[in-house]
Amino acid sequence: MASDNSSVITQLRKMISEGEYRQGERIGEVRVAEDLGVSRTPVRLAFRTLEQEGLLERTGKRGFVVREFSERDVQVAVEVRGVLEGLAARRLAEAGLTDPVREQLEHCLAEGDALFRKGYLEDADITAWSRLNGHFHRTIIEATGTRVIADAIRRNDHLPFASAESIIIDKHCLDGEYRKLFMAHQQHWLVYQALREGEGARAEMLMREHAYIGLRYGSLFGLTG
Amino acid sequence: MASDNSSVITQLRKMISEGEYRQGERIGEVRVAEDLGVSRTPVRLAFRTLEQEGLLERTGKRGFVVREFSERDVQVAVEVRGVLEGLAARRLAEAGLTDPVREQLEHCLAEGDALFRKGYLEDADITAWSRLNGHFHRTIIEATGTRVIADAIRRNDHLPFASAESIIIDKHCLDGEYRKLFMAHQQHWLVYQALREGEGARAEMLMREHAYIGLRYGSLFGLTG
DNA sequence: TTCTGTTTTTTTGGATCCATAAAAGGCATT
DNA sequence: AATGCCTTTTATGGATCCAAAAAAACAGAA
Repeated sequence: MASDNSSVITQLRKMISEGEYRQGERIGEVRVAEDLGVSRTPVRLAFRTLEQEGLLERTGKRGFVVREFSERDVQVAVEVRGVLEGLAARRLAEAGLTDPVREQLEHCLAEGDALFRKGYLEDADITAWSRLNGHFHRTIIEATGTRVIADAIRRNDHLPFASAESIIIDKHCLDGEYRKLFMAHQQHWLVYQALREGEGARAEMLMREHAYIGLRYGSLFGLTG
Repeated sequence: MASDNSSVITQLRKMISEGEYRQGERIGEVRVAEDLGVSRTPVRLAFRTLEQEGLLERTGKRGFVVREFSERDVQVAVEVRGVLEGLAARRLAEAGLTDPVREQLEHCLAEGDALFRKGYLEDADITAWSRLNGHFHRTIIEATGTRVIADAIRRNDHLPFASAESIIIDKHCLDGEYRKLFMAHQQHWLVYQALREGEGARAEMLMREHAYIGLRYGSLFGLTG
């Protein structure tokens, strides 16, 4: 097991996402400590972290409950990601792409083109795409030269997107994995073009729209951990 | 002293904002515990909270340092607030104002009108304005029917805006307290009108612009605590 | 039966203890 | 004098202990 309490945090996140501790359920230090086989101390620390992440909330004077997320919460969380990434894109477009940033984005796009060329995706391709996708987004966010936006996105992304999938995807998703990912890839191209041309407003708008399709892969962006 | 460790958190935030622990400085549990006259336990808990808030960050394997904020960080933090409140305003405009929300906004505006009528502001008036301002913003954010946006704003607002003031205000501020607050009040009117007319895009844009002037009073919005 | 006041239990917050890992400091050798 | 190794110190993570407060259980009276 890891030396600090990060493994407790990770496990708790997972258990909450997977519904092992149900939404709205009161969650006690002792029980969790027993479940995970550790003492109360790392659990207490983890509770503070999870509280800030928004997965737990204090109930009255004492104790925590697993936070409940409505369908609207998830919808808004997606839009929050959209406006934050849109902000990053606009700033980047207005500041102008540096050569290394441009090269990284072009690398992602070229690799993506190669991936979709054969007309279908295998599992390994989807994994590869996830990595490329994460790299593309991270490049833009980090190129803003500040951690503020990345932090805001990361904190927002701790919402239980596992359940988000079941809520959103069933309704809005397109008719196939390939088509969906290919559309995301095409959106990346549009964003890149706008960035390249210094069209800040357009880059922002495109990123905001892109967030909706990106939801499905929120946890794969590499930002959340 | 308070029963839980919230007072430790509050004091630490304050000490960091005020530069008692300098940016980039390594911060140890023992020393802080001694400084505050408590044991290490509440300090350890507070460190986790402050870490999530972005005021502290881990250094290597062990310990925390006070996070450093650049001028750009503060600038971007303001814009983050702007896009988040803009998102709230757009959603609200598109969903339509309910009567109680409309009444609360109109109350803030009427009270504000009264405040500015006499052409100058006393200290008590500024206090009153801060309350009205916070109420106006909170009304819009809470009217979205989800805590997601409010949470994102609150977390973002834990940046040390105390130093933010010294960075931003000296450069961009208008030529007087009265004029600045009056302009903010007028912006509230514009936002209200856009909300009332269901003009989502305009409401969003106005809120984003409003964030720049709102920075000075970030900690008075009542969202930060 | 229901409301209320009391007692018991549970659970959290804070303090302390211990083990361990990182950092610091000293010493020897080249 | 500089570098590498070893010892000492220090700080953190985890476990346990204790006190206090909240919740729950219980008993008695209207």
